[in-house]
Formats: sequence, structure tokens, C-alpha cells
Amino acid sequence: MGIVEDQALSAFVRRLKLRSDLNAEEQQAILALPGQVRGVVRNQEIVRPGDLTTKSHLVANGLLVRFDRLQDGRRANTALHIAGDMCDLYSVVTPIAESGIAALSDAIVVDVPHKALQAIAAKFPAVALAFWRDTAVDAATLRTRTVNLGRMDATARLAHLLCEMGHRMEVAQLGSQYSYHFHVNQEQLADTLGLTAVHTNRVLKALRKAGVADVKGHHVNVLDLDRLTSIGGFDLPQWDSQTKLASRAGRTLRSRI
Amino acid sequence: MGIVEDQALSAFVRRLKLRSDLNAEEQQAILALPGQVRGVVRNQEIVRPGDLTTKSHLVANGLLVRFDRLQDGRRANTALHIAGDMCDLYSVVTPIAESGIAALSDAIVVDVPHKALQAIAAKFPAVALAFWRDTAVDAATLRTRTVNLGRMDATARLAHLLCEMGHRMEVAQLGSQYSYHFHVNQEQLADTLGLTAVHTNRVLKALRKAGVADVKGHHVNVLDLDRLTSIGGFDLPQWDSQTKLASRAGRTLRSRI
DNA sequence: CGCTTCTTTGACGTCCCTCAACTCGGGTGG
DNA sequence: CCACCCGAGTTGAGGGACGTCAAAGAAGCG
Repeated sequence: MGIVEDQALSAFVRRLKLRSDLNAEEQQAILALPGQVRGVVRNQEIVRPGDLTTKSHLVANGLLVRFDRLQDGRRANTALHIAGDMCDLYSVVTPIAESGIAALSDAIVVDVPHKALQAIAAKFPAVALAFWRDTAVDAATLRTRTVNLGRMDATARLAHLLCEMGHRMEVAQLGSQYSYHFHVNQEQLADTLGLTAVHTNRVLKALRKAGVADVKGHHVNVLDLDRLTSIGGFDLPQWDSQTKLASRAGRTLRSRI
Repeated sequence: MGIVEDQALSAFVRRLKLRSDLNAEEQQAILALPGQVRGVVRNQEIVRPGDLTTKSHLVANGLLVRFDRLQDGRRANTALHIAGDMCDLYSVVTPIAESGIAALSDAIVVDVPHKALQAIAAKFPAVALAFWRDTAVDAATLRTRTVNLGRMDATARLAHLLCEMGHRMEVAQLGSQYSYHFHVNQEQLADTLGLTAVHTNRVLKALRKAGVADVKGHHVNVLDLDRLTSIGGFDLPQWDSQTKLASRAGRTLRSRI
């Protein structure tokens, strides 16, 4: 097993352990998962809508996006995935892809066969719970995005996204909330926020002029985190709610099984 | 075990079997789940955001909604649940509620302890997969809603919702796509569509005038399903994609475990 | 029959989209 | 080293979809 797989799987275990209690043997089983490393270039589609998948994709490096295409060709991004995310873990149980997965930056991906994931889920109930939980957390993120799209204006949606990504980057040890690498252009940002590229540009400009945050050349600089948080209505305690309890309740839950 | 629990659990098993392969013993284990039946009245909140939950809620009868509240008090609905849905199955793995659950109509709910759900998930790997899959399908529905909110106009969003609910009603044997009971008022519809009640009213009127669909007094009448489907961009094959394969691939997957 | 709740309608404002042009930086080839 | 080009970012003008505010019907219900 190469070093890239090892590091990626370690990051994945670290992510799972934020919310799930896994003993040494269970962690070892995940670290020992077979995986095929491959590089992908920017804009490459890793999963196309409609594909029948047999592998899940672990991000070792770079930024991936989950997207849907409408009849008229427009795109809508439904999730962004950073290193340590198994970006379509859910495909183990729903192998026909409805959304596509693409690379927003050059990236390194580890393909992990569904078969292997199912095998350790069947062997270790705690791992099965951890995988299920990861899917639920992914869904919770999506739910937040749904609420924002339905009920918040463009500025708030952008601010929320910047808070969210900063926080995730920090938790994943990939940067700080105040300054992080974010490899999206304004068009891709627009597809994530449900806006046009033009209006995304204006909103970015407004945040910059207001001295709140500066997004430029694939890099985010947060100048006033409090205001950004308040504009975006980003609720950190809620965002992290599952993490805190999991380390306590996870233990309880396992003992019950 | 009373007749209401039995019927509700049967409907739940029927729902799971649409996508997951469960043998007689596994089905029996689900049907034997303990559950507390209770009636809830319209507008009653069953789960409040922030609650620590210990039970999942199976809808025996009526219409439930999953909602979020914003700081300013506005609401956003993220899911609607009909009879046979375990509306917060995901809470087994993420017990701290981020969204609330409320009744849109008077309803009958069966409370099923997480403990019991975990127990059969641990005993039967196929059941664990089925639960995980149900959470993934719920997330896929949410993803569709996200795309619609981000990229479709009010008329299309409404049309899509009417198609979706009609289809789900029909699959759950609660009505036909052309005519079904839908216990929401225009304000709740607005919270689901990311609109104001006033504009929802105008859009409903437009669909009525166009002879496409008539929503009146908690009842939906679809006059021209083809046009409704086309306006809403409702993609039935995609919607059902996991159902079809599951009955075939599910078998394969289980044999691999 | 009077109350509440819900629906409907109008007038007006605003947020965001559309279309179109211009700018900028960075690569590439002559 | 300059000419060109290309993708991405920026800006302006105008329009349309949807929100806001306000008030008048309906419809259920005690």
C-alpha cells in the first residue's frame, strides 16, 4: 500500500472519528481498505450522472464537486468535497449515480471498491454505523444548503458557504477559517450558490468592499469573521452538534448493540 | 402489538423492499419492532430543533414535515413524509436533531426506539444496509429539492413537488398521481418551495388557469400530467432509478457480504 | 353568526437575471 | 520581445420574477 492511500485513509478515519467511536481493530480495518490511487485533472468527470458505480471515491488531495445537470444544460452543485471526504460513500447503497462527481482542481483520488466497504461494514457493526452516520451528516450539510437556497439572499448564501468551507478546512487541518485555499472560479461558485456568475461577482465585490472577506485567485481571506458569520447566519454549535455528542453517545450506543 | 403498529410497520417494510432485498426473517424482525402509537394534532411539533432524540418516528397516518427555523423566525421545510415513511430514521446515527418534525395534518405516529433499530441493524447486516440505503434515498430526495431551489423558477418548483408527491402517494398506495389528498395550506407549501405564501397563491392560480393542475382544499387534481411533468422537469426514470436496480443488485450485494 | 384561519387580489419595490462589452493576466507562438 | 489569444473577472443598463404591504373575500367552526 502506497503512502498516498495511507494518508488519505488516515484522514478518512480521522473524519469518521469526529462523530463515531471506533476501536483499534475497526480503525485498522478501514486503514487496510484496498484502494486505487489516481490523479485527475481539473474539470474531469469522475462519475457521470446515470453511471452504475462499483467504487466510492476518497479525496486524497484537491477539491471535488457533486453536481446535477438540468435539461437545458445548466449545472447545480450540491456538495463540495475536500481531502479526507469519501465523496460518494452513499453510492455503496445507491450505486446508480444521480449526481455526477467532478474535479474543481487537479486532484488525487483513491477509488475504494464498494465490495470492500460492504465487507467491513458487515464484519464490524460499529463501522456500518459510522458509514451510515457519515451519509447522514452529508445529508445534514445538504439540508443546510437547501434552507439557504430557499430562504436566504445571495450575500448570506455566499457568507454561509465561506464560513462552512473555512470551518471544514480547519477541522480537516487543511487551513484556517481566516485564510484557506479554495479552488473554485466564480462560475462554479455561482452553480453552488444558485446564482449567475455575474451576480456572484457583484456579491464578492460587496463583501470585499465591506472589508468582510476577500476571495481572489482561489484563495479566501476572511477579514471579519464575526460579521461573515452573522451575515451568513452560520450556526457553529449546530454545525458541530453531532461531533460533540458522538464521542460520548457513540460509546453508549456501541455498548447497547 | 396493536393493529396500527402492524399496518405501519408493514408499510415501512414495503417501502424498504422497494430498494432493498430482505428475506423473511429480516422482514419479520422489522415487523416485530416495538413501537408506541400516538395521535398528534395538526401543527404539533414532534421533534424540536436541538432535541436529543431516542426514538425514530414512523408515520402511520397523515402528513408530517421536517422543518428548519431561521433566526428571524421564518421557516423552511426540507422534507414531507407520508404514511410508511420513517421520517427521521437518520436520527439513529445523528440523535441530536438539527431540524424539527411537525404534523401538517392530524396524524398517527409510531415511536420506535433507536435501541431496537440498532439491535436489528447489528443482528442483520442486510437490515443495516437497508436502513443506510433509506437514509441515502432520503438524501437524494433532498438533493433534488436543492437543485430545484437553486435553479428552477417558482412554477417549475411547484410542478415538480406536485409530481413528486403524486408519485410517492401512488407508490405508497395512498392515492393516484392524478388525484391525491395533500394536507398543506399555501403557507406551508410556500415554506417548502422557498417562496412567500402570496406568490405561491399566484403560481397555483396560474397552473389552475392553464388547466394543468388544481390544488384546492387539501386535495390535488392533476388535469394534464404530461405538461405538469414537463413544467417541473420531473424525471421519473431517475427518480425511480434506485428502486429498479435494488431488487437485482441488492441480491448480488447481499451474496457478497 | 361572529370568530379565526386561509385564500385571493392589487400596487409597488427590489433582488437578481440577461445581455453585452470591456479588462486583466497569463500563456504561446512568431 | 511583442502580438495575440483565451479564460476568467468586472462593470453597466435594462427587464422580469418574486417579495412586501395592505386589504378584501371565503371558508370552516364554535
